[in-house]
Amino acid sequence: MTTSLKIGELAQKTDCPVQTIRYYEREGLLPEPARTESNYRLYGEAHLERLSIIRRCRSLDMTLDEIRTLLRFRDAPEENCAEVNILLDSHIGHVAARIAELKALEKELKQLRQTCNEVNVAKDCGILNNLATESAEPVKQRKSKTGHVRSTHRRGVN
Amino acid sequence: MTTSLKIGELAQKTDCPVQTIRYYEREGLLPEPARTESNYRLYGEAHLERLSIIRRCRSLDMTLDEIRTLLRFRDAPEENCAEVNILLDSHIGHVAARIAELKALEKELKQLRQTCNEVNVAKDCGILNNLATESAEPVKQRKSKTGHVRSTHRRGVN
DNA sequence: TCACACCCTCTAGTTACTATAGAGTCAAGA
DNA sequence: TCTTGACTCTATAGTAACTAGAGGGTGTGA
Repeated sequence: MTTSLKIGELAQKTDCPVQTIRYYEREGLLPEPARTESNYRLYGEAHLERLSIIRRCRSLDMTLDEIRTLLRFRDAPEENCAEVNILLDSHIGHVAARIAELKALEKELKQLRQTCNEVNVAKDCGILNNLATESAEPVKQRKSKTGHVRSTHRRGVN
Repeated sequence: MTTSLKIGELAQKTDCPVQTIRYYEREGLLPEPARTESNYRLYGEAHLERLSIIRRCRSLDMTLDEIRTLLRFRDAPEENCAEVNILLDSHIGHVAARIAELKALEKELKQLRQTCNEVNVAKDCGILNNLATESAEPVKQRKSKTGHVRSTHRRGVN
């Protein structure tokens, strides 16, 4: 007797929202499950395992494309896994680079913050004035060389 | 005699793509400029300065919403600037938190990477197996408490 | 029988752009 | 004068990885 989960149960077991499961299915990361007579999705062990891997990889901040690549290797057990190592190394590189970038950013922001320590009217605020004057000379844009490493802001929280 | 720039010239001076300038206008960050008879946008000093500030703030990884707030203070010079300080402090907090998060991530990824040092067939790859087995127990999702700090991947580069 | 939690599909919104398509404008060179 | 090419205009769609909603069907306990 194999387990058989409805989407809500699978969602609970994997700590993954129901809509996200359906989204992964549309994206081809999860195979289409069986359906009940009333068209409800019915998942088995394999789905549970696969979704758990996806969620773990996401918690490691991999893109869905990277995860797709990893899963392809899982689905082809006789293939050489060198590419897996390369993928992971490159991902680690991106994370490390992003850390360096953010540290530089933090330093710059703290310096800027220093320029207004008391509360002023806006026209005397060191921060605002600094932003205006430093930008008088053309801003050499820091273009992220970090690859696919996203930036500082994340949605959904706060 | 005031300077008068076409959009391409402004783009060059601020290292900002033409479409992005038009986008900032639509978003209300840049005021609508005058137009020539043939409907070309004509920018003055004030636009140049304002766009430079926007680009500098973006290079400091602020969101457009945060920048909107800052600009509101610039436009109201008699207001108290306390909120500016709060905004910057909170932004610095987000950056710092994101750095901590990424460091933990880096450690975890390096540990995972260790599990496959030679090249194998995929079914013996420590990384792939690790991802599968660790995920057998329900993954406690690391939910970012970082606020609006975005994640590891950034588009446009690689 | 009814309320309520669950499931279904489809569509649109999020951020900060980027990339087209299709059309008009302008200045220099043949 | 004509044409070529670089520039400009608007409007629309695409990006990543979801998230939220509308508008409907299903299943179960009281």
